[in-house]
Amino acid sequence: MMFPYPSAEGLHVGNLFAFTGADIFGRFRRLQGFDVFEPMGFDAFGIHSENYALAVGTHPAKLIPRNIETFRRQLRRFGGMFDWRHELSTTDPAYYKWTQWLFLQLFKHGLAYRKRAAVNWCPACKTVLANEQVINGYCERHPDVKVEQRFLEQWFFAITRYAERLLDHLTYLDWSDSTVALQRNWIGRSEGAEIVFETPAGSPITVFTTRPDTVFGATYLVLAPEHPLVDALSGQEQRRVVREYQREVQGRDIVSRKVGDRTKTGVFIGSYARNPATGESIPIWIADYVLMEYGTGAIMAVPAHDKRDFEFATEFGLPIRQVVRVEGEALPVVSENGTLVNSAPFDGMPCAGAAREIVQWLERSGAARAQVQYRLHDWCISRQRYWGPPIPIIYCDACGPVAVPEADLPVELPFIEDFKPDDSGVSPLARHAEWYHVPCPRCGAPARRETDVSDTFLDSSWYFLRYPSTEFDDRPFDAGRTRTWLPVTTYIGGNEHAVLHLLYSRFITMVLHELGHLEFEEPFPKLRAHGLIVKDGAKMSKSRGNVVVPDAYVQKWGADTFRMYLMFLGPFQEGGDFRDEGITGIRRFLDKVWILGHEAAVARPGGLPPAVERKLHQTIRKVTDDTEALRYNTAIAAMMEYVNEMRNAECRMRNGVEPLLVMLAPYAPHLCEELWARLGHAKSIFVEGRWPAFDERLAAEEEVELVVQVNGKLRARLTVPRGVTQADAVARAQREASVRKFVDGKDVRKVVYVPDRLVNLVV
RNA sequence: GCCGAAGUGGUGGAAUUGGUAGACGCGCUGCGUUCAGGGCGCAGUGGGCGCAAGCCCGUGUGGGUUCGAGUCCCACCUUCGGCACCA
Repeated sequence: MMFPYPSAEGLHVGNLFAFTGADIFGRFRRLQGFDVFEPMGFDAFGIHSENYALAVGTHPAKLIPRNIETFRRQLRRFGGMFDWRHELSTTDPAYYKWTQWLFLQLFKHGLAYRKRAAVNWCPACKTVLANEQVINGYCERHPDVKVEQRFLEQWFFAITRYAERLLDHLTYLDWSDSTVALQRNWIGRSEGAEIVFETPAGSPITVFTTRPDTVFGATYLVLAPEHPLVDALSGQEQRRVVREYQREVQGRDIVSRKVGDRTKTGVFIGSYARNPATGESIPIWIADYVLMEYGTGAIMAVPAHDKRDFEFATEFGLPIRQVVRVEGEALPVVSENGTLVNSAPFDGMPCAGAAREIVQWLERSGAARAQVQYRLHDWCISRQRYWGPPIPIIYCDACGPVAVPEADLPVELPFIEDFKPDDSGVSPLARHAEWYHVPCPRCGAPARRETDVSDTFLDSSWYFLRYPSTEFDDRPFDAGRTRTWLPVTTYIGGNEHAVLHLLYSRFITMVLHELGHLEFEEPFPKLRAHGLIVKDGAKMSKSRGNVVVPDAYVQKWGADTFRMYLMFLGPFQEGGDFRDEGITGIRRFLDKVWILGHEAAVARPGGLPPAVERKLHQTIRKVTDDTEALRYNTAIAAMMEYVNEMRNAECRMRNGVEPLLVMLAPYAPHLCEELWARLGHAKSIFVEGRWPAFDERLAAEEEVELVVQVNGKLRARLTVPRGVTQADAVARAQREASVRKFVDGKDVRKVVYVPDRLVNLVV
C-alpha cells in the first residue's frame, strides 16, 4: 500500500479505507498459501509538516516523531498485518542517506542538471512559495502582496528523456484504466512538426505545431517573452515597449500566467519572418500566452484555426486567413476533419494527409521536420526549504558542483531553531555558515554546500525498494532480498498519486535498472486504484469541516466492524459516501457469526444439509472471485447470504462454520482469530487456516428457475430440473395458464432457448 | 476546451457482461418477545390499478438495433474527478 504522510490530525478514513482494502488482499493471499510481505512506513518530510510546525509554533523534528507514534498506534489498532520490523521513515538519516545516494547516481550519469527556472517569490515573506500557496496571484500569508516570479538555479532530473518509454510501457502494465489514462494525459504526447521561419536578421525562428497542414494560414509569429531571440530581433523603436512588456510579465507569479481566460496581451517587436510555405513576410510578436517551457517557446499563429490565436488576432487587428474548410462551421475552425483551401498545391486535400505532405514538401528545403513533443517537463527537485534531505552537492570556485563522496553520506540535516523563512531572503540552511562552509572534496579549497533540500517526491520514489532491506546500512537495497520481494506484486493506492508519485517511481526504477542496480524496469507491474471516500457528496477537507476521524468509530464499534463497514460502503475501486447509518448492519452480521462460531464449538459433528453445502460452495466461489478482484462489497454480501442460509436451515455444524471463518478472516481478522481459537485450534487462523476450495459439482443447483417469456415479456417462472431439453422446456411452458393466455390461437414463430435460464416464445 | 468515470427504490448499492431489474445492507411498516425502552426474532416493503388472480409502467432524456436492452449503437442532459493559453 502507498505509505502515508503522518499528519498531526492522525489517520483519516481515507487512509483506513485504502489500508483495509490492501490488508484484506494481503491476508487473502496469505491464506491461499503465499508468502506475504506487508510493510509500512512514513513519508514524513515535506512542506506539509514544515508549514504545520510553523503554524503551531513547534519544530518538525519534534512534531514528526509524535505524529508517527500516533499513526503507529492507529495502524496497529485497525489490524493491519504489518511487518513492523521493516518500518521506515523518510526523515531517518539511515533512510535519506540512500535518497542522497540516489541523487548522486543521477548526477554522475548526467541525469541531474542545474538550470535557471522561475519560482513564485513573495516579496513580503522573502521566500519561495509552492504553487498551492499562491492564491489568485497573491501570497497565502500576505493577502495584499502580489507574488512575483524570480529565476533561481535549481536541480532538475531529466525525466523527459524517458517520456517515450514511460508512455510505451503503459500498454503492458496491469494497471487500473483510470490511472493509465491520467498518466497518459500527463505525459501528453503530441505529434507534429518543427517549422523554421527565416528572418532577415539571420536568426531563424523554429516553431512547433501539431497542425502543419495549416501553415499557409500562419499570418504572424509569437514568441514567449523570455525567448532568447527576442533581443536580437527587436526593432530599434520597439525596444523600449518590448522591455517594458517583458518586465510586466516577469512581475507576475507563475500560476496566474497560465490561466487561459484572460484577455490576451502582447507587443509587436518590430521585425518580420518569412513564412516558408507562402513566402510572405509576417510580423513577429511576443505574448505571455506562449510559454517558454513547451515546444520551442515560439509558435506560428494561425488565427483562423486556433482559438487562442483567433482571440489574439482579433484583439490586435492581425490578418486572419482561412485555409481549412469544414461544412457549416464559422471561424475559428479548429476541427481536423476538414479540407484545405488557399493552400496553393494542397487545395482540396483532407487535413490529415495534407499535414504529412506539407511536412515532406517543406523538409526538402530544410524548413521542417516531423517532431514529437511531450507535455511532461523535467522534474525540478530543488526546494528552498528546510524540512527535507540536503542535496549532496558542494560548490567549489575551481571545480564547480562536486558530488559529496558516497562515504560521507548522509549529509545530515542540522537541527536549527530558525527554520522559518525570514527577511534575509535566502533559504533556511543558507543562513548557517557553520554548516555550509566545507572544503571541496576534490581540491580541498574552501567551498560551500548546496543549501536547498530535495523534493519529498524523491523520498517516496524509491521507498518500496528499501522495505525488504531496512536492516542493511551499507547498501540501499540488498540484491537477494530485492530478487525475492520486488517488484511490488500488487500496489494499491489512490489516484491522487496517479501522476507524480507513480511517474517518478517508474522513472527512478528505470534509471536504476539502466545503471545496473535493478533487474526489473517497472516498479509496480500490477496497480489497483481505489476510490475516494466522500462525506455528504463532497471531498473531505478541514475547510469543509466534514472530516471523519476513525478513532471514535473503532472505539465504539471495534476494528473489524469498522473495516468491514468501510468495505461494504461501495465498490473498493470507486469509493463511496461515508454515512453512519449502515454500520449497524455489519455489526449485526458479525454478532451472528460470533454466535454461530460458539454454537459450532458444541455442535454434534455430521454432514452438512445439501442446501447448506450447495450454498457454501457457491459462497466460496463468489468470495474467492470477488476478493481476488477487490470486489469486497459483494464478497461481504455473499458471506451474509451464507450466514442467513445457515440460520434458516438451523445448521450450526463446524464444517459449515470453519470455511466461513477462513473467508471472513481477511475482513474481520480479530473476530475470526478468536473464534478459531475457541473452536480448539492451537495456532493462528493465518498460520493453520487454508483458503477453502470449492467444488463446482457441489455448487450446482439441481433445480433451476426457468423464465418463460412471450415476445420478450415475462409471463411465468417454472422450477425445472437442471439440464432440461428445449422440447421439454417449451412443453412445460405451454402448459402454463399465464402463458397460454398470450399464445393460444397464435402461431409460435420462433423459440429462443437459453438452457437452464429462459424460454422465449415469439408469436 | 480536452481526457476519464458515473447517473438504478426512501437510501448505500447488486445484476453471472445481451436473458427474472432491485441481491446484500440501511431505513420504514406490522406482528411477537418485554412492565417499558433497547435489543432480538418473524413477515412485508419500486410505482399505479385491483377484493383477488392478475395487468400496466419502471434503470438521467430522446431515438435505434434485437425475440429480448440497466447492459450494445447514435444524439443530448446532469454530476463527479483529472488536465488546461501545451501551440
